[in-house]
Formats: sequence, structure tokens, C-alpha cells
Amino acid sequence: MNHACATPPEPYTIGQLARLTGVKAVTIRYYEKADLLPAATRTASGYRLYSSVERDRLRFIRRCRHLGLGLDDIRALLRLSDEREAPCHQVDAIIHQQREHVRDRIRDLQALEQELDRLERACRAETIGECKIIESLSRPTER
Amino acid sequence: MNHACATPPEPYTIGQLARLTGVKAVTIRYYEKADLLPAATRTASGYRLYSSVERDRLRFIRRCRHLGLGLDDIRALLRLSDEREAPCHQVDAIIHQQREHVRDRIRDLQALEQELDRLERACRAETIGECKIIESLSRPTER
DNA sequence: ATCGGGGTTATAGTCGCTATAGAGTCAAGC
DNA sequence: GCTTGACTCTATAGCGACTATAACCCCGAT
Repeated sequence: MNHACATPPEPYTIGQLARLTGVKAVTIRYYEKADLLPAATRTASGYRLYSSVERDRLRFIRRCRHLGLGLDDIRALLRLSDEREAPCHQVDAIIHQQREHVRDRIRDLQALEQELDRLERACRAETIGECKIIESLSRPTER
Repeated sequence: MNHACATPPEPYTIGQLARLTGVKAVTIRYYEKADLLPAATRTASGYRLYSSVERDRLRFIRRCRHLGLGLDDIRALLRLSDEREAPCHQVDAIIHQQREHVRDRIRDLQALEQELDRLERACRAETIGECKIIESLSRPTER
């Protein structure tokens, strides 16, 4: 029982870490250069080596990215997450702001969808000369 | 009556065209380099000059951008819009595809919004050490 | 003559990667 | 020991649709 089932032992190479976290090796290196991950320790020949600490940090980053957060926000969250005693309103603020951002974007896209709907239904023509879509896009001024 | 009310006479300088269309001068030059606009005619001293033809073309581009279309699609639409006799199903296809694209994006963002909602409501703590948001983002694995 | 507000070019930066080139490393099989 | 193939390293360029900057030129009004 409890055989480790394809999870490699620490330390991890970059490729193993990539497989463990679902973040590509190139992206991991990119995160290092972008100061989201600390400079990795290296083998004598220069290969990066990682421990479960970096693995967890990377998973944290990946979850934040999945929420649509930018790297700046993620850097802030990582920094904050180390200050266990600090008040967490800055954390709340980042998430709240992102929520508002997403909601705004949804509203914009819904308006867009309607407009595209209207446009798509408008065209019952055969040729471009009669096409209501092109006509609509070419309309003299309207605003 | 019928005084021209701040609409300058043709030909337009790039700045006048920018004001007429709501597209910044730098962007107009960018569109020229990107082959969305033909190379403008020039004054003796090298200033670009535009007519109502380019003004309308630029408005067309702006409307397409407002619909979220990429410059490649817009190039295609511009090319198509000159072929008055051609069938317009390619036009339809571009709009349709964009609609699907937008709908997919909305779905993604709505899922995101829910997740952010949950996260935001989860945090009733005072300090980061107790913060459910950070905790949730740091969770061991979950997938 | 000078000033402000235009215009011109070329180049680099934005964001979050992704792709490419060219080289070095490592374990396994022969 | 040698080769093979998978892996890793660095550095650089590209994506899309602009935006910003620098350094210069032009034009009309004072």
C-alpha cells in the first residue's frame, strides 16, 4: 500500500516540477526571471532543482492565474501570504477588484454578443453588395 | 444655416481625421503600416492627407474593433466589402465565429466570477494567517 | 525671431507567455 | 566507450494591438 505512484522524490528537476504543477518548464523559468519564484538551487552542471516549497508556491501561482490575476497581483499575494499576522484586507481588496474587473468584462461582452447577434440575424442576402452586415459596418455615421 | 459646425473641409490632416473618427493619430499610422489603410498621399513637406474615403474606411475599422474583431478579420472584411457581387457567406462566417468566441469567453468569465464570489465571501478573518482566501489558494492539491 | 501646437520617423515597451536556435548533460543500451 | 534520445541550459525574437519616448521638422500667430 501507499506506493508512491509516479510522484518523483524531491528534489525535482524543472521537467518533473512542470508535470507536478501543470506549468510548463519554459514558464517556470519565466516566473523565476519575473521574480515570482526565487532563483532555484542548481546541480554542479547547472540544472535547476526544486523542493516541495517551490512546488507549492508554483501551484499557488497557477491558481491565481486561473482566476485571471496578473503577475503583479500575484506577486503582492505571495508577499502578503508570508505575513501571517498582518490584516488581510489587502488580500480581500485584490480579489474584490478582480471580481469587479471580471463583472465589468462580462457586461461588455454581453453587450457585444447582442450586437453580434443582431448583425448575424440581419444578413439574409446572397451577395456582399446586399449584405446588411457590411452595410451596417459601413453606415455613414450614427454617432 | 447649415454652417459646417467644426467639421473641417477635406482633405484632412491626420489629427483632424483622428478627431473625426475617434482613432488616435498614432493608431492611424499604425493601421497604415499594418496595411489596413492605404499609404496616404502627402503634402510637399511630408504631412499625410486624407479624404472622406479613408475617413469612412477608418470608421469601418473602428466599428469592427468595437466588435472585438482582430486586425486579420478586419482586413478580410475590408477586402470582401469591395467585392459587391461575391456571395457574403464569408462575411457571415467571420461574424458568426466572433459571436461564438464571445459566447465562450462569457461562459469562462462567468465561471470565474462565481469562483471569485465564493473566495470573496469566504474571508471573514482578521489576519492573513487565518484568511480563507490565502488558505484556499495554498491548499495542498485538490486536483 | 520665437512660440505652441501640429506633424514626421524609428525604436522600445506593454503582458504573459511561446517559439526558436544552438549548446551542454544525463541515463540507458550496445 | 559510444551512441542515442530525452532532458536541460541560455539568449533572443515573436505574438496583438497598440502606447510611449526621443529627436526632429513644419506652420501660423505674435
